Amino acid sequence: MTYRRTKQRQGIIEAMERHGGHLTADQIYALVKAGFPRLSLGTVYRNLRVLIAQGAVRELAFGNAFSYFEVAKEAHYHFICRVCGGVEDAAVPVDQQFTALAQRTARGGFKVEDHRLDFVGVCSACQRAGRRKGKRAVKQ
Amino acid sequence: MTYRRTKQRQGIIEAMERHGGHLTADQIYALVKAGFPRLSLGTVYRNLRVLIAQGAVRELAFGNAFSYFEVAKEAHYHFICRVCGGVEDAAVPVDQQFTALAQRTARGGFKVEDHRLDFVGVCSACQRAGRRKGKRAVKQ
DNA sequence: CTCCTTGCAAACTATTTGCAATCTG
DNA sequence: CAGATTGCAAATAGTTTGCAAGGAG
Repeated sequence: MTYRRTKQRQGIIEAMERHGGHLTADQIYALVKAGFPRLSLGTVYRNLRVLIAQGAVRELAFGNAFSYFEVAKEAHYHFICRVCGGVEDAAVPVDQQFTALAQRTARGGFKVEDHRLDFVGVCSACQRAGRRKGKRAVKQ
Repeated sequence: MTYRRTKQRQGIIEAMERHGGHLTADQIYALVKAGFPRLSLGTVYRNLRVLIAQGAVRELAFGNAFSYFEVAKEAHYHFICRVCGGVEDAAVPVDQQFTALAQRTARGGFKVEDHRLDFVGVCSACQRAGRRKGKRAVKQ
């Protein structure tokens, strides 16, 4: 399967790079649709899968019903707000030793390839907004 | 809201404790339905939410479309198979210092309460089964 | 008696997919 | 041209929810 360069796919990466940070599929859809009014959400999802397969994009799936997508750059960890489901990059340095350590302690032949460290808490906006804990995070 | 003790709710925790490990909602449904033929899946989900609110159960949601549920015991990390979506407990010791470290480096007033460390790779069964990578993990 | 809980079925939501038409290399 | 890609709409799949009936305290 040889991937082709289409304007939709191009528009999707550009929008993601221009915006930076973490975006949901339909935030990306909204951004790119500005330039391609006929764009469909299905196309966004299909392209995200392609871009992930190429290693250009990473999917961030936490407890919520939806995923965030980010342009793949250096490895890093994330803060996740358990109230609104929002994501922020963490400044905690990535320690690849973890992957090796886990491999050493792995039983039953599990092959460890990578690790993922998430910090769970409450973002400042949700702290200000008061304690609405327990609510299921929803895409906004 | 005062929670009541119903046989369904009782049956759900008992099934989870008896089985141990990580279970999907409809694995739990199947287990408990053996004793309560009229049980509905909706009741399982509602009770899982209650049990989570009580702190008796933890939800494990990774990249997949579904969640695993486990009885809440000591904190621990997980191995996640990126092929089948399966979960195993990791023997890597939990380091609560991480939460504190993240809090120190947090910008913008994020309140860090906890952390979660997942090791991603391929379980031995999927290694044996050959490379079916790229397939979206599916509940079995 | 109050109101939490259940079963059932319908509703939701994010994501995927079938298909015919349309581009790309 | 072959076949990758698109728009559109319908289909999935896990989970949630409305409602009337039943059960716990």
